[in-house]
Amino acid sequence: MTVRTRIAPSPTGDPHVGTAYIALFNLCFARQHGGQFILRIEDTDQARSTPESEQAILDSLRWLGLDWDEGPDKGGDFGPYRQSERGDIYARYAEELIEKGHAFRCYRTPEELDELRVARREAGGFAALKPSELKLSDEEVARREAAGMPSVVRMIVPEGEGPCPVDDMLRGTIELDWGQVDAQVLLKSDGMPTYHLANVVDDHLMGITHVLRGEEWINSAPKHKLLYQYFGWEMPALCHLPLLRNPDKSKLSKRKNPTSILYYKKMGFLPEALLNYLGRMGWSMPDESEKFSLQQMMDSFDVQRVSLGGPIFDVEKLSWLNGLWIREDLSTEQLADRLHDWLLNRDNLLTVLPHAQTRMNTLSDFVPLTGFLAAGQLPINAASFNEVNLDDDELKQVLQFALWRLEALRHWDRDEIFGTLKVLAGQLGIKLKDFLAPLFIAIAGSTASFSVMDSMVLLGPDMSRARLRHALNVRFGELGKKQQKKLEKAYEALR
RNA sequence: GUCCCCUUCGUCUAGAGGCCUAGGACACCGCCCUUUCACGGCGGUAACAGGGGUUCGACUCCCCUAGGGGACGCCA
Repeated sequence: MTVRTRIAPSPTGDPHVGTAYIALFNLCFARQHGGQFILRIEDTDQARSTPESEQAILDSLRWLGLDWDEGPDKGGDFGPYRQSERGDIYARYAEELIEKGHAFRCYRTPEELDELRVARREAGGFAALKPSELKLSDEEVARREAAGMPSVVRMIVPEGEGPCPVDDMLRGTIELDWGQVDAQVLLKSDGMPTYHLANVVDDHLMGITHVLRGEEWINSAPKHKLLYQYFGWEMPALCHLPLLRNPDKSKLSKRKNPTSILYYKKMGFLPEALLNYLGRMGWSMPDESEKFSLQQMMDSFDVQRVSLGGPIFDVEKLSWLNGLWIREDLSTEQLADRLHDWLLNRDNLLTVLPHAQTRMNTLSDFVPLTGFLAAGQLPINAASFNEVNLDDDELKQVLQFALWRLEALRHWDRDEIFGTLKVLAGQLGIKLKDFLAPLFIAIAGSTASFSVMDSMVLLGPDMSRARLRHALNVRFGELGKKQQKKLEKAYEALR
């Protein structure tokens, strides 16, 4: 048996806890059956997959204590996609499908596609675009080809409706309908494969027998099944795991919750505890124990014990569990070492000290000066913002709008953060100094601190956002729907 | 809108037809321990979404309804 986890780096490069969650279950499943666990990082979207974002994920998984048999740094082939000398394999497989009559070249423009989709939706029923609708006359194809217009390769799918059964290890047979399966793009106009093609080809080439992936993939299973049929390959067994949720039950997202593994590391969670907690999401030990190590989990893993309801990621329980690990599993000496590695390691000091040194008269100034960087959540309250030179409406806008702007930021660096905030201050017509004051308090707990931009870079995106959210909450409480709407409207009006 | 998945305390879960007066954990509340705060110990509040079947018997099986989530991209 060979099990794989396929990992796509996030656009911002932050390793997502959901990734570790899936990897954990794959690893345990493989071990339950004495199989291989392959880790594969691939993303055919060049914007996401950078050496840095890939490395960040690998480091995070290692930090958590997850290990793999084959993949990055293991000397193995961890994904045909990554083999540049084989970079054209997908084009070849796509070509094979065209020759067999299972795929076709499509010259439709994005505008045409939009129109077709709108028409489809208005017609009601299934929204999937079928090959017949996308096909152009031979003359038109020839014309567009001659004109050098971009094209993609799309797969041919059944035109009508009808049942398409898909087997799931936990859910039994799921009956999907061909009517909802569209003529999926397999090869993009830049020649890169989409997930669907890459996924099927890679899994086959690597001899994958079982795939445990997130529930969000259920609906594309028919496409994958069809591709396996077209190629004449055996399809791996599928298992769709429930999705981690925000407290409001939506799919875990950074807009509503910190999702970066780095954040939890910065918050001072132990890797054992975080992994343990992830293992409790949708799964339980046969004896129902709460605290267990990765080894224990692997030893008693049984995929049938996965429960299907989407679990809410509850930081409070994670905290309790982390405390349990600190109290019960570490000697004082070990705790000292952990703390030292976490806070006082040389790298950390060297990044923080440049900002502190000019402001220090004695060594003892260090902790008060930089304590906010190490603190998880700041002990601020509504009164902390009293000396700010803004009225409540402005204050609310500054905090909320800054949070929204920062959420949209692609690269978390000083210049981008500063640029974004400066533009926002200008749009709001607030002097930069007054604008920044509440951010200082939210981020550092006081206006007397070093640059907020530097602080935010040091804290990282998730921690910075969490602090802004905390500030809003502490000052204004939970905003009602009406207030939220009003704010959103004002925010929209800015541009 | 269409399709799919899901549904046990606020949250994570146990439960594979009688063991269920539904168990454990977090959170919350109370008591004890304690110079304080934690930790720890003891106790408490709190759930089978609703309605129909099947069955001698349903939290467990089937159907319907409702609710939640996901998917409908040249993103994964």
